[in-house]
Amino acid sequence: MLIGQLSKEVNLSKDTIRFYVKQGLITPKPGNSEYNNYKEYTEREVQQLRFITKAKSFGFTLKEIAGTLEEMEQEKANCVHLKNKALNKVIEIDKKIAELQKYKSNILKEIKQDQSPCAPMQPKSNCPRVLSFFSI
Amino acid sequence: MLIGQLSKEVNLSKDTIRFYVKQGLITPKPGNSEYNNYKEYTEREVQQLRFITKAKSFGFTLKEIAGTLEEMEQEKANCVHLKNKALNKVIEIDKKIAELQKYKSNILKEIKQDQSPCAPMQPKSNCPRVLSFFSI
DNA sequence: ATAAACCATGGACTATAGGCCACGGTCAAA
DNA sequence: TTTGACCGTGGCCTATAGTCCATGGTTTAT
Repeated sequence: MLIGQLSKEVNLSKDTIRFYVKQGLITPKPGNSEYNNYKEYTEREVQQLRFITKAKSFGFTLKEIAGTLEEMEQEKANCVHLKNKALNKVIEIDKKIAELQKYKSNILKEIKQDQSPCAPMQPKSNCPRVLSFFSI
Repeated sequence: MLIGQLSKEVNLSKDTIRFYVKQGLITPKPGNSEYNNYKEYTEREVQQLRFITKAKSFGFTLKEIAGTLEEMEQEKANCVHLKNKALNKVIEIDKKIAELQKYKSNILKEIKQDQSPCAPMQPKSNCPRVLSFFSI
């Protein structure tokens, strides 16, 4: 099938699919015509695009996904390998969460020190809390 | 002072400071020389750069920081306002954490279904778990 | 005077994941 | 045949936060 039909079938834009082709995530074969450069997309590409969508929903980057797809092509991938990749991604996610938690706790700590907000009429440039935030 | 001294004082690279100038986060005045375009950085810029570094450690983006700095210039900022900004950032962080948790739970759910890994010699292309992940 | 350090500016580059546009040829339907 | 949809390609753009490089003039120290 051509890209338009594929786009409808997997619910991705043609531009997105072309982007994946350019990034090497999928590698469709040329069609049979000697008059045009149209690519022929098969059920293989459908499956791969379904895989990409699913992996993205797990938080994998396109680069990571491309790596896995290549391993599948070379028949290197198996359950244990995929599982390890997934567990590594979980570890990575936990790190990101920890970083975000640190941001959050920094903010909350700063807010907690703000026990007595300025009176509404306090001159703003002299507000001790604002100045404190400015590290002055 | 000139940018080299400022760079040392606030422990940021000259390129970073120039970048902030270009982005409009800080607005140093021109120096007094009629022979060059050197900018004059004062204690005001030192304070602002300290603020930027601090706000970044809370997870604020440069754009958000620029907004706050501008409000300080216009004397619009006060404790309540800053506090609300901080609380909004906390809410935003919580959303990001929730998204990451969703990724994580999706992965763990998928792994949990993988109760019986393929035997090491299982033909890889037929491994039911891999095929399942491929949404086949 | 000379060389090195300094300053400023502009532009390209990195990473990520697309989206948009122009252009030109092909294909299908009217 | 004509028109419109389709396809492919290349390049530019978005957002973010810098980093690097080239260029050219200024300042400082020898």
